[in-house]
Amino acid sequence: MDLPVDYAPVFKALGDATRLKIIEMLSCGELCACDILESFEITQPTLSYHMKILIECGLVKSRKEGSWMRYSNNTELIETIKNFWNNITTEQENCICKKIKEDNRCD
Amino acid sequence: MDLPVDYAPVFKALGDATRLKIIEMLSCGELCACDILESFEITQPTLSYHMKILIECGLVKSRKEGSWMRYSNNTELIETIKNFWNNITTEQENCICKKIKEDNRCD
DNA sequence: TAAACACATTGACAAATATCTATATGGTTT
DNA sequence: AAACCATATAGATATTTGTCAATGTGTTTA
Repeated sequence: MDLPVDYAPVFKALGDATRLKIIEMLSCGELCACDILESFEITQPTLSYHMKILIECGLVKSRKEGSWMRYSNNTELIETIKNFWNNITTEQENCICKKIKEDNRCD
Repeated sequence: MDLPVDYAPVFKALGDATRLKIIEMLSCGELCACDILESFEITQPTLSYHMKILIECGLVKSRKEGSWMRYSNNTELIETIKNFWNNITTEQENCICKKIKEDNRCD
């Protein structure tokens, strides 16, 4: 019973090595920007840019605590993404391509 | 027992709406280029470009049959990707961020 | 063999992306 | 209030990306 999700921006966000590593780091729990920053050879504005992309696509949640930003993975979306991958490898009944195959010109 | 995979190019490939839809179409089975092409408002060279990216990152396999190209999803890589997502939501023992958290400056 | 077909490659180009420096904003500490 | 700290935003720029028209390559058919 997942809400409709636009997956392309999610995967696009993870198509960058820095952002992918951030998601992996956050899988262990909440981290603040300063600690994430220490793991990379990028400037603070660049990290801020990447965090914004991760938040906008829904993968990461943020909360402000004093002057620190705490980031964590959005586990609900991640569960939804798991379902996406289950559907990719499961034969579907109302598959788009079933219809295409009916009048397949290539046989 | 998955081989090491560079996931960033895989997710980057799926970060494009056209390529994402192609993977969804192929989840129902093998298709030829001409049938995929009919589902989009793009030219044949553009489709060829997208298929190349999907093949190079390992998501799609291709075989030549006469003058047709048959494309199908690489189910082995897709299984590996499922394992990736399982690891993302499972707390890890030897987590990178465990180490970071020990001397967390933000507390 | 010549024409037709399916797909790949090349070259060009506008748009998007990742990065930086400089600066702004907002909270904390002295 | 002033100085400081953590993070965000703005502006600039080199690189990458997605797309097309034109052309090349290999296969099938007339």
